[in-house]
Amino acid sequence: MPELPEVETVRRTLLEGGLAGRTIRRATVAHADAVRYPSADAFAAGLAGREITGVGRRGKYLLIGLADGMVLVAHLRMTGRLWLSDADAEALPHTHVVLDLDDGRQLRFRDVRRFGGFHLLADAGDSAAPQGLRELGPEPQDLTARDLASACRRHPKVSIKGLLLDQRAVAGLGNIYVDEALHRARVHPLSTCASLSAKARGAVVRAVQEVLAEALANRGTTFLDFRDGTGEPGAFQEFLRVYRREGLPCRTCGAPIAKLRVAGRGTHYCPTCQKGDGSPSSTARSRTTTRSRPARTSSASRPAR
DNA sequence: ACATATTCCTGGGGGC
DNA sequence: TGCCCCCAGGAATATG
Repeated sequence: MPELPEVETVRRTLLEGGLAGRTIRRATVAHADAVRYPSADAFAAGLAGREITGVGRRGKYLLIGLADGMVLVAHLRMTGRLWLSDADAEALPHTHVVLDLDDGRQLRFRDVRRFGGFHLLADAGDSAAPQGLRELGPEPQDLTARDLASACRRHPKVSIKGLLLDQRAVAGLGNIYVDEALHRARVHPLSTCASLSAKARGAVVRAVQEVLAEALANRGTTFLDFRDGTGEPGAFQEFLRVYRREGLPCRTCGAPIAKLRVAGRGTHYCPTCQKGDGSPSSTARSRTTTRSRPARTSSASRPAR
């Protein structure tokens, strides 16, 4: 599931692969649904002959800069992949868009579930930009405790998990990193925003920033689908503390990780570490057998099963 | 207006 | 072994 660290890894690997400076010779749309704006024909016509000037990112959106200020917006959603391929590489099924480049390579877009897709915009301010992009909240690295307090005041009854998943509150988080951040912050995913203390909000902001930085250092999380701009998987799945670990021991306290449904999403948490609703009494009481933590450089924790 | 549920889509896994 | 059903979830849309 490409979230911020995965999309940023794609961005970096596309740049490292030399995408910037290439000219698109031709765009082929095999499945018109993948082009959300404009029509598939106008999309192909608009890209043909145009130079790629850079690759940026906002939240989970990739922003491929083009000559004359045009922007190719890509969203990978669940299963989308965007990568640089040799033109003679095997054509994988579910490849919906192929851009032929002037160096003989191709930028390919593949998406089994077809949730992902492209918008081709005349410029960064084009009102045809996807609504989600126009309404995006701050980047997590810019998120402040003040921002989170303000969002919590606006949505007092929403669960903290629901708020963190809302791209208008903070950009780039998805199901994996919300669960991971709340475990690190020792906050129960069902806690309402109004119930969180200032201390808990601060812990959430720090945990979000920490987990995203570590995931990025590990080139993202791959279960099945995620691949970077060169086709390589990430490694952060080795370091997840709760996501998809139902029944396995908590890496902090040993209690079995539990799963429930919050904000419509499968939600993993430690019932022992995350009793807290953020109030000082509950965070104090949830302190347990905190063993010596693994040395935590920014790039690795400890791979464990 | 706000909060939650449904929808889209397909492959994989569980149950029988 | 095979088939059916359900599950996974980001963001748009529908419903309460």
